Amino acid sequence: MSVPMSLLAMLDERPMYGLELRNEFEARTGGVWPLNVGQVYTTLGRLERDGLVTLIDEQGGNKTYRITEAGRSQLASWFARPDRTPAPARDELVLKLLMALSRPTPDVLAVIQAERRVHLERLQEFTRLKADAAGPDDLGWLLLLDSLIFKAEAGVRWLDACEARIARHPQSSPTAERAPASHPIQETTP
Amino acid sequence: MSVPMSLLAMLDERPMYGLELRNEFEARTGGVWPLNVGQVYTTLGRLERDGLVTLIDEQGGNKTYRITEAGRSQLASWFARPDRTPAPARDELVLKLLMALSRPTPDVLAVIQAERRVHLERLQEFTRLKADAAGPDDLGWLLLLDSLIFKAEAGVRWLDACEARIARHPQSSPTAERAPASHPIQETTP
DNA sequence: GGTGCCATGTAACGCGTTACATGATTAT
DNA sequence: ATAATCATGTAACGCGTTACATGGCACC
Repeated sequence: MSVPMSLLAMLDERPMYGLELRNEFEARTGGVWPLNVGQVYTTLGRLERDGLVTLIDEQGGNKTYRITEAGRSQLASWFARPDRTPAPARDELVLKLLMALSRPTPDVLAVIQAERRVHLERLQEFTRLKADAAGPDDLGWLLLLDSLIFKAEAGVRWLDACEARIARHPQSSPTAERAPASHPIQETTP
Repeated sequence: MSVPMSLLAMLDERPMYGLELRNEFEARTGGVWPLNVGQVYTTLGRLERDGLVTLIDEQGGNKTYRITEAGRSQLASWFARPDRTPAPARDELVLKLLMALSRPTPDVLAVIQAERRVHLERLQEFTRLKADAAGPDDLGWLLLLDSLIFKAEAGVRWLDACEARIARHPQSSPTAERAPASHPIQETTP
């Protein structure tokens, strides 16, 4: 959902064509989040099909699109409504650790160490990038770097917490004997 | 990639059938990450096609699967190799904020406020759940809650940082006179 | 006349979600 | 007998990625 709405947002500033949208997108994210052009075209196709965008073939060659009223409305609700998905997105690292928990003892700790190493490397890289970003001339780039740094930090702290918890845990192996695990969140059967 | 590997990990503990895998998965994640059964079947199909899993139709009815040697190898490399994708995953909230940056002034701040409200709500909910989780009888559940909490905290702190940066940014026209509103985060050291 | 870039696509696949369909077993 | 639950699937769609194909145009 991020890409379609981002395209819509950029088209709300001025009409653009496919490759232009791709370039703008990558420019705004400092190249951290590359976007395949192919996806831009298929996405534009869906947006046009849904009437959120309309083609204005000004000056041959470039197929320029303009946002529609319906598109502006969709965009507005994207900005207004925070992501209220019932559950936070599945996290591969967390799943890996949960799955490693029920295995012979050294596995979890090895996973933690390996992952922490990578997170620390990333943290260093992002911090360096932030230092290189001299003046506040590019606000978006700084915000993006902040986000990457905060996330990497949170990841490292979580891995540390995991290690600590596991260390002072009685014993970590028993899987099969677990109670059916009814936790307050549940409600998967509507 | 998370789901296939998680299924493989659970099958490495003992053979299971489709619905059993779904239930185990949801039990281990405390129901926070519901998993559609349909996806389990299609994923098992791909795993079997790729030779990572094999069907052992013990005792009719339930189609029980067992992991293969190739599967164990794949699984081992999943555990061993941290997620080294060149770029961290695209983040919808960050994109939304970057896109909001290039709009008439009140928009970005409104987005920040709305998103922070939701993050704080989640933070409270997770903290409550953690308090309710009495003894360390379910280590995985506690680790999962830690992760959710750390992430929510990081999100709130990032939103605060964004507000601060935007406030003291030159070309941020002063339509909205809101103080940076520092929101102290309760330290939930595990 | 190549070489390279701009610009637009298409195809195939994996993952994920929602919804619907079909039997079999169990409970009331 | 009916209803609920278990268990297995399928269909359609969106999003995302990788890879390949096609034309035009500029540069040397």
